[in-house]
Amino acid sequence: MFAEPKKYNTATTADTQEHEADQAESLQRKFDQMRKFNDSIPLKLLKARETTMSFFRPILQEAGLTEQQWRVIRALNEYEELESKQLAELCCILSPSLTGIINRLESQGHLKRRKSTEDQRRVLISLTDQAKELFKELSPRLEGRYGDLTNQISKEKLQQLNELLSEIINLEP
Amino acid sequence: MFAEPKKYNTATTADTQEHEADQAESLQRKFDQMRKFNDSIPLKLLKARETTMSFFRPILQEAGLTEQQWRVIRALNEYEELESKQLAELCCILSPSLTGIINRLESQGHLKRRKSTEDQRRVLISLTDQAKELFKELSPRLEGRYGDLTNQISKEKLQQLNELLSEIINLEP
DNA sequence: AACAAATACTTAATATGTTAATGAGATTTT
DNA sequence: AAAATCTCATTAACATATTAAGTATTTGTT
Repeated sequence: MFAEPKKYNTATTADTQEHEADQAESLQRKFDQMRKFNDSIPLKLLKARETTMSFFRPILQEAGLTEQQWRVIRALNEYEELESKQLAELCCILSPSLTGIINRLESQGHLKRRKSTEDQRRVLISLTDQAKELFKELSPRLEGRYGDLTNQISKEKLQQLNELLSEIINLEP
Repeated sequence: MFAEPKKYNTATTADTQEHEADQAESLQRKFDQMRKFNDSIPLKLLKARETTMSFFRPILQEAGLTEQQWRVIRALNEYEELESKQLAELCCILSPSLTGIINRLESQGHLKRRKSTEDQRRVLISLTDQAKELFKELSPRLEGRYGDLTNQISKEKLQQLNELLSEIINLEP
């Protein structure tokens, strides 16, 4: 990390007047109770994801693929053909982003799009043989790295983590 | 979610020839053992983060701030003055992105930048009074939402999650 | 002191994230 | 059936993510 900073802001400029000592003590107590910047679950989720992705980035970069592009290829390899909307939900990518990702993957010859015959609004997407080959090349290496990652954590903890994340994912604001 | 898709791709076009039944059985077994798309830790971390952020987005959007801008303000409120590099590491934002974020926050009057006197390369960043006021307005509402989030999970699970995430963050690829 | 190497930040180029608006096609309502 | 409504995908506009390259400043070497 980096050297610990020196000063704090207790954000209490509108406090009532007290004796200086009491005020300082009060502010100190308030500060200790305050949730610290690094105690944020969303931030820790972000950092944890960052660490995990660092295991795979080099391989994907070498293959000329982005994280998101690989996520799309991976999903299509499993589900054969998907609507754009399904793909977006599976991959956790918003529709406007997905449109661009699909365009680029299509122009690289990695996937095909066709319109649904029943509902002309829907777009059906599937991998080309070229992309299936690419998947077979990359998948073992990436699975190996996934193993390197998960082997550093006990099976129990890994399952705990999976369950806790599922619980969070299913919360509703 | 959405209706479960129908077909699967077992990605084994290069297999040796077998009796059809045996082959189908073999592929089925292989498929069952295969790690599924949704079993990915990085993806679940992404989705979990997405769920948690949905608690706060409306408030931030109403205030005209992005997630990243709020992260920067929050860090600066706690550490008073930080170098760009420290801010980047704390907030998990890469330097090139941070440059733009700082530019926009500065032009909105939310923060000040000055060059370090000892090391002219370093940029020191701090909040304006305006931003400190903004923080005091938003912070309670956001903390309230944070409470709504964490109250749906037991304290034990919450601590477990924090520990597991810390463990992951400290892994090295 | 002069030079190479390292550091902090910025710029550039491309891809994606995010919200709002649009357009085309299906559904519902009257 | 025509109008209003809804849905899916795309476009638009801006912010951020990512990698590479560039600039200025500092540090290390000789």
